[in-house]
Amino acid sequence: MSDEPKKPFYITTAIAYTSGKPHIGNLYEIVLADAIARFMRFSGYDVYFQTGTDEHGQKIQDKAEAAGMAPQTFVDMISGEIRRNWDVMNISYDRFIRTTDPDHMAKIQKIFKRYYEQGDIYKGMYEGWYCKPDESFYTESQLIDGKCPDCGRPVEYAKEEAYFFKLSKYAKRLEEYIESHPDFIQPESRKNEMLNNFIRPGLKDLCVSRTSFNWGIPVDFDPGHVVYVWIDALANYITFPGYNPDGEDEPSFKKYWPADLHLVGKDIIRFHTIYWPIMLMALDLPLPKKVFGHPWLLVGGGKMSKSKGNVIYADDLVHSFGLDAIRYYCLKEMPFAQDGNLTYDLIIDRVNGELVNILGNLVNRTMAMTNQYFDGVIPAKYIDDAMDSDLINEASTLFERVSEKMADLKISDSMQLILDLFRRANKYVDETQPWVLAKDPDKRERLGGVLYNLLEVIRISACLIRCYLPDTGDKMLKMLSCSDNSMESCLSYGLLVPGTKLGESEKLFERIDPVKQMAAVEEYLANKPKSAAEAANVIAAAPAAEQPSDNTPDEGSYITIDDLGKVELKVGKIISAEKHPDADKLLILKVDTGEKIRTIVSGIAKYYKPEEITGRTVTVVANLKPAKLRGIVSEGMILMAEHDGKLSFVAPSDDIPAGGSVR
RNA sequence: CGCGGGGUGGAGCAAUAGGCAGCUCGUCGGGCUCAUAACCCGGAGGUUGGAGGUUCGAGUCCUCCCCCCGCAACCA
Repeated sequence: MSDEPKKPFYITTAIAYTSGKPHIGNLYEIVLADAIARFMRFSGYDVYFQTGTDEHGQKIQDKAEAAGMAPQTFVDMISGEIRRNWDVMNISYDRFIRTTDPDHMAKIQKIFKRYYEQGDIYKGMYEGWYCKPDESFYTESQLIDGKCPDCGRPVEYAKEEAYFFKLSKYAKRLEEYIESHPDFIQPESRKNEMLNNFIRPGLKDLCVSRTSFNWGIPVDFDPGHVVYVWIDALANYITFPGYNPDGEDEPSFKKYWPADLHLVGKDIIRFHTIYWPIMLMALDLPLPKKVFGHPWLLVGGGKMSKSKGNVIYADDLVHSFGLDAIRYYCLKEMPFAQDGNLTYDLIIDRVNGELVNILGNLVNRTMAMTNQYFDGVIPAKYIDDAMDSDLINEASTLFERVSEKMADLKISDSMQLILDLFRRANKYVDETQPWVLAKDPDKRERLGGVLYNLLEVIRISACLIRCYLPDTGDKMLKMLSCSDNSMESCLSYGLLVPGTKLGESEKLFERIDPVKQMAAVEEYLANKPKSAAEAANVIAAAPAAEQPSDNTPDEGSYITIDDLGKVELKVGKIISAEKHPDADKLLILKVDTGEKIRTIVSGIAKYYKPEEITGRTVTVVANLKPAKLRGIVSEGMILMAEHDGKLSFVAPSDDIPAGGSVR
């Protein structure tokens, strides 16, 4: 080994918002970062991997209140839960940070003040339509009939004092930086999006303080203001490694900054490639080398959401399928720039088809043959012909080929290379037919050589597999009685020492029976206790949900018979229907409800053509407050039943005339 | 003309700089028995969403059109 100091490599994930328990989509980013961090360490870099939680803001204040907790207690709980989830996934972060850390908060105040003093931040007015009872601002387009879209009460045009960051001042520099650093934004399509949609049209100044809530870092020179999310959250990347706003930076900061890679979801790439670089420019700091906006992990083809009820948690998956199976899935199934998909069926396919059949089976059969033919002792090297050199060549060049893919952040492709080697090795077994060689005493040397080659393939790939599936890689090395897991050992073929006794054989992955496993998953999910953090997710979802779900209602969610009486339902006949001229999803219906002909705008254009619903008998909510939808006033609502994207009218039979009441 | 992503054998995806359209799964047939009903070989299956154009040559470049998916506006 050389005495040169290792090259530093600083990698971050976005920090997780402490509003509830993270789902597998959130975890995917962390696993991705972990694999990169482990690979860079393996490749000889001095890696600093930072992740953590973002803990301020109105939403958290609201949720804490809804949960009946003090905000700090609430974020302590959620942050702990998030960290526990990271740990469940075996994440090798070097530091887990929290934005409620006093040291961080003090630095943010200083940074904020410096911006203000240099004239990058000025005090202005946040303007909009304000609904007093709701304490919320709305834009012109959000208003309904000029009233609050939430509660329907009148709004007033109001201004709130706020500080703004002058982005325009740095826009030109940023544009030049992005153009002269083609690797800065990845994937490249995002780069064009940022330039064309945001930077070139002109950046609007960014609101960086609020007075309407107080769960945040106070602006020390202006009581009543708290720092709004951007500066607080993004600056974690510099405050924690040791940036010092008013003095000498800590050595660790000098070593690691600028960051080599910010790994973030594609939804927040804008903040990391526009606001964050500008904030750094204003501090005279160098910009991060690369920002990668990764795709999303979807569930069943759609985005995970609480209202859809398709949220999947990482710890549940790990419980049902095993840690490395889930890590493998996250890393292997996700393409570089396209959203990936997760279903139980796909997980089972991957595990059985690749981890069990290809990887596990090769290890298993190699171990079994070595045990059977050589009493579990590593036989002597014996290289014979072209058959061998092909395999050996593929194994010896594995690191180099994987490394190329990793440099481009093509994680899935890099793992495919490892899997391909195992496919090649399985083929090698068939080509050489050790069981035939075993029958001929003259071929004993050759038999030993074949097994030696296979064991070497396992050893070399195990070193690399440790970066992605740490437990699995370790198990493989242990079976080989090999303790050297260095990159150097991965580069040279033939390091296993003949005569060494192998370790105990162990199945790396168990085959999953799809039917049995799915039954077990359902049973587990139905019976497991809900953690407090998951409960917070439910609380979080509640204000948005219009109806209690179909669970047995608890006391609080019952309505009284009087409440029901408030809803006036009537039978109506659709007299005419036409498409809304200015909307894709809406139909404009004229509905006879006995007392009058109503105009009802309904969002069913995707499901029904106007002509096919004319004349239908339907159920109408008659006393619903009229609302303007895309410019047309709708007087009421048609009841529909919905399942799996299919709609059906909730309708009385056609012999009930218009105007009939519904009870 | 809102922004963006995408249409490739049954399914999911590849195809660096235009150059024989590949891979995995599934399916059909064969082989093998060391192995977790696994592994190996072979076959069938595609006018690359459509129509034009550039070119010796187009999945790839240009023009127009159709369809799907996110986000946004509009799900009362």
